[in-house]
Amino acid sequence: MHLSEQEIIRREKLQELTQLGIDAYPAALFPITHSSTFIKENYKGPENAADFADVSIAGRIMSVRDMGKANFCVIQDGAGRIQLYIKRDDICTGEDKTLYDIVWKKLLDIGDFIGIKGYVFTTKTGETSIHVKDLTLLSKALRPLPIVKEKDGESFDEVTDPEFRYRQRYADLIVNPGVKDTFIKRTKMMNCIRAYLNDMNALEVETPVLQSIPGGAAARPFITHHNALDMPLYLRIANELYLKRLIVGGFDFVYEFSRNFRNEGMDRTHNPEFTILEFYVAYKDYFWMMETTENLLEQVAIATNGQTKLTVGEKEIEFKAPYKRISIYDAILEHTGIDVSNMNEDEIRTTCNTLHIPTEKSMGRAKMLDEIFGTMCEANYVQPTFIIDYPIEMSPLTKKHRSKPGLVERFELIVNGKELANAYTELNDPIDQRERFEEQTKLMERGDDEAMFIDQDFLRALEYGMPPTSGIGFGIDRLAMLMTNQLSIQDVLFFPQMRAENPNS
RNA sequence: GAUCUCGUAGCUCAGCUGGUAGAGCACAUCACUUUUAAUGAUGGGGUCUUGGGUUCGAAUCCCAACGGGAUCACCA
Repeated sequence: MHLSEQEIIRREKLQELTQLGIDAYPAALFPITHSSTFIKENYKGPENAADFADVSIAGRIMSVRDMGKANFCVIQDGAGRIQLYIKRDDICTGEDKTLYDIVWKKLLDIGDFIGIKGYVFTTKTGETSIHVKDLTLLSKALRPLPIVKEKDGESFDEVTDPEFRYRQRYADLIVNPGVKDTFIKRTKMMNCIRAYLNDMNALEVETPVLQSIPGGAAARPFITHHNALDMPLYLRIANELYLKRLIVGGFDFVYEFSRNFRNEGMDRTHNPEFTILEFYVAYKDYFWMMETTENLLEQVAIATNGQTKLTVGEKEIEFKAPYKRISIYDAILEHTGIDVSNMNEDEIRTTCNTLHIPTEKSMGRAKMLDEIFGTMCEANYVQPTFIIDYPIEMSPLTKKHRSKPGLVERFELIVNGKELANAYTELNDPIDQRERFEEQTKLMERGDDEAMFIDQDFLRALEYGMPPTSGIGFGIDRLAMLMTNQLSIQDVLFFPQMRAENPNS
């Protein structure tokens, strides 16, 4: 193991601490009375100084300004940062100045955790600080932390290298405080959604991640193997079919934050594992779901950002309900000037050629329409927009439209040019469902490697009868990107997938 | 998977048309008892991602591998 000069020095300091009888990794708890942020927000000077005359806090040393027999340092705890004033003769009241001269000045470093006791005061320059009376080492850092300096809100030498930040997220979180805020917002968002659904008497459930038939979506799965059962298993690509089984079983409103796994390409909006919120509600249809969706999103925007109008990249996005609704045919008409609603497969193939959209023989009518929408229309919908009423072939789990032949009752919610949610009036006719699965099998035989497998157990469940139901899947990572104004999915996942680290680096 | 681009100290970055590697912060030693990108002085620290090639000589030019990013394909 190759150590840098600084790492060697820190290990030597650790030995010296041990020789002084100081445990660099003590087991006992350290009693904490306040957080850094609480002190800074509540200390008012002489008028309430008595309340802060004896505080005890702990955190990581982030910077040190040494003045000789006194110095200032900044520590960071879970809430934020606060400045400490450490004076030699205050932490070493007797003749022995070892604690200050040796332990504090020589043996402690930026990155170490310390616990301190002292009183709060305001410095000459007006910064709320803690005058330290007692100091304890709580944990020694052996690896030097990247140093980010700051003045007037401007950062210097900020660690921006994405590889460093994603591989060593722990270090990224320490030195880039904004990163923590992003993830706190993500959790607030999840909490808001849970509260919203729970208020509607929804039940949060858990369904299998290991599935023998990967259903509910069109995607390439990860395959694994169970040794004792000696059978292949797939990591789930969606939980839809399991939640519907629960609706059959008599739950009227279930939801799950489903970690899904898809063995496909990665880019700034795709990670191999990602989270989708799905919920299913009995006796509802997709109109009800559109209203619920726009109301939920409005609440989420307020819970995470305090307002419904958000800045995402260069754009302003207004999440206040209601949202525009437009059929996929009208969307295509609007952006291409071509009415495809009555075209057959050959005519649509010709249209694709006209629009310079490549097609393959395996692509059916619906797939080509999806391509036209994806390339010509989708990116234009920046404000939340429901695209509704899709052709039946591309929606094998969706109920036929109540009045428009050839279509299904389905919507996708597009925000900032990306699909954020996908919802239907669910297909609950078991005979129709069996036929749709058989259509998928034909597509598979034709070469479509994303077509769905027939799930006989799911059909058996439907045959017991499923109430009319509406369901939705929400891209939680993408929603987090919108709510936190991040352009890459890697910035809303703590540990995004990376290649194995180069052993030479 | 394809194309483009990047990889130099713990961190942020210089390093020109090839001539034995530099700065700031960090680190070490010293000074300084209210500083805040603290300051002043001195010093140490590098397999220039890895492996080949061209050359008298490669961080620099060429090829390949590994890793990151961007674009595309696939998808949410």
